[in-house]
Amino acid sequence: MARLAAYKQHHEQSEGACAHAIGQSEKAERALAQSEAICRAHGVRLTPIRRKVLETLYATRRPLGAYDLAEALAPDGRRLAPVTIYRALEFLIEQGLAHRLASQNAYIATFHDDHETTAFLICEECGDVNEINPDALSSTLAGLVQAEAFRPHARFLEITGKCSQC
Amino acid sequence: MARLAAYKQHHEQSEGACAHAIGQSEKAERALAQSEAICRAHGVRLTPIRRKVLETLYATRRPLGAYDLAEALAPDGRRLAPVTIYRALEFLIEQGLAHRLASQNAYIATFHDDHETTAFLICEECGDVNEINPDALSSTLAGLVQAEAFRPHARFLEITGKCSQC
DNA sequence: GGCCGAAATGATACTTTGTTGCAAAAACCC
DNA sequence: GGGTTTTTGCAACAAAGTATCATTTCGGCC
Ligand SMILES: [Mn+2]
Ligand SMILES: [Mn+2]
Ligand SMILES: [Zn+2]
Ligand SMILES: [Zn+2]
Repeated sequence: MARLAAYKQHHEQSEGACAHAIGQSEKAERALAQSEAICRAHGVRLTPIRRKVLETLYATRRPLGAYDLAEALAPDGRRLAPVTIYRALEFLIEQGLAHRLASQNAYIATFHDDHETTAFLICEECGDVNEINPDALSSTLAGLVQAEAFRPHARFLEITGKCSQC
Repeated sequence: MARLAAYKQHHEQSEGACAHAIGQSEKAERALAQSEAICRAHGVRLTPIRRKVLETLYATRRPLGAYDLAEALAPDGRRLAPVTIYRALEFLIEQGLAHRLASQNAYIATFHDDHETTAFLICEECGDVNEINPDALSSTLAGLVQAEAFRPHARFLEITGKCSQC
């Protein structure tokens, strides 16, 4: 099953129009507004396609593959070509609005912004992803790369396992 | 260019039969001997295919894709099917003899064994990979996942950037 | 408003990476 | 040697990502 379909099914079964869904969608609204602001500040354009991809990532709150996104953005018919999705994702990642989860071949919206080191705890059971940005990890890592005279560019810190619920 | 071909070309040009190549191949010999011991201890078999894959990873000392390995293992003709390579890699990873670099879609031999937390510094310029197993990182990470009541399984800690040489 | 260069999107084909399912062979155990 | 488990072979397939070039849209400028 595609990731998005799997998520929708779970969500309908387990929650329906649950209370916290409203809180979540409000969160997503705020995040989107802030994303607009960030793009304005960076002098780049959050075009309709890019915005829709970001909206979908925020709404789902789970890692989605590029092809999942293509499907999600074309419920009627006429789906976007893969390259279009990849270009939007590249943009969002450059602007710090999304992350690539390399271990999952998937992408997820940024929920805590303005951190140089982000790690993800990925539940293998329920698919939930917990983005953490602890200062302790940042400083530990900074010390290590400095000791090796390594100049870091991108970081992929992903830990799979079971979350507290599972 | 395939990763293995690129590496070979670089290696021939920059070093030829250089002095430390002997030291490296001795290291690889020892690592292989130890791998045999580990498999015996685990009660699993380091079959010829698995051994050849591991040998190639040790000899190259760089991340190689599954298809690079298939090519490397069939210089004459008759290359192994992808699934055969993937099965060997799965085995080696299970036994802790190799790692998957998810951010590179590639695999690399384990050089420091018996560490629960391994991070890789991956140079985007020369392709060199530095495996580090610092206690500081292990304990920082252990604290974080414990705080989230997360039970970790696999860890993908990969940092791309420029190494001290580049 | 019309024009221009730059940025973004569309269309199409293609490459690379990884998987499924089942059959044959080899190793292990007794 | 016979039965079982493990490993490998084979073929087709699916998923993920990229290359190339044409077309459209946008932003600034006159
Ligand atoms: Mn919910
Ligand atoms: Mn050398
Ligand atoms: Zn879970
Ligand atoms: Zn380098």
